[in-house]
Amino acid sequence: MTPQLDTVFAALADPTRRAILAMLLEDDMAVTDVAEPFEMSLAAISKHLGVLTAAGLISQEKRGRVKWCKLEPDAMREASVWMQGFGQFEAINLDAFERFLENELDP
Amino acid sequence: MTPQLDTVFAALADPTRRAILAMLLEDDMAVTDVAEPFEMSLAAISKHLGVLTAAGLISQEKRGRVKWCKLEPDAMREASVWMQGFGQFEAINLDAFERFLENELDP
DNA sequence: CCGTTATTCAACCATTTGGTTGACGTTTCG
DNA sequence: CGAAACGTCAACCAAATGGTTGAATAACGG
Repeated sequence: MTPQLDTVFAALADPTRRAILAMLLEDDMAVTDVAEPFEMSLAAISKHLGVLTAAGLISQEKRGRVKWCKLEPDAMREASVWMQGFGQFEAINLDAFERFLENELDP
Repeated sequence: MTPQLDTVFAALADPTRRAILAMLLEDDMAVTDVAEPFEMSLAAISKHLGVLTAAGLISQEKRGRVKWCKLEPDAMREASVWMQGFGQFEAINLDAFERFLENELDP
């Protein structure tokens, strides 16, 4: 029903992928540089980046032989909104809350 | 490094489990009643509830022959905080947000 | 042109996940 | 007591996940 939430939460469930996202928070990076701190093959990191891209959490742009990875923080919004319904905003009408956010965040 | 985040996000990645959490937002429920709307065996739902319990997202208490499931919204906090680090809410119009909250919380 | 760097692809493997079924232990109730 | 309701357990299965290696593709640089 909301496959977007499926892929976003699944992507966030892996510690390697969360670490990658945290790295990209600092700056855009090439695939090789993303892989450097991990004790894991480059191919494995490439797969993780594919999962993050499929979830919309990052984007990848190839310039020359280097593929740059860029954080896409907006992709977390839907998931974050979903979660807010359970925390400090427990009493909120969730549908109204989502409508509010859409109005606020989408021009 | 943060196994809590692993289990919480993994638990949230399944649409059946998210639906269960949404149901429990309304009220505490017995396992059988949780299972009722799903086209799935009771055993499968029981497993899902086990995953949610392991993640700390719900608690289960047996009274008589009925096991009551209760939402534990605090468990989402760590994950929510982690996500806030990516700044997805920075574009919100805070004044409008306050007005929204007042309207929602004061009936 | 040739070697090197950057990245993915393909095949493979072990483990986990999400589901099934049937048997099993408890608690309630007529 | 005996039957029904509540829920889990165990064994099984198919598919997805996270990793490996080795070959393949593409772009630079001397």
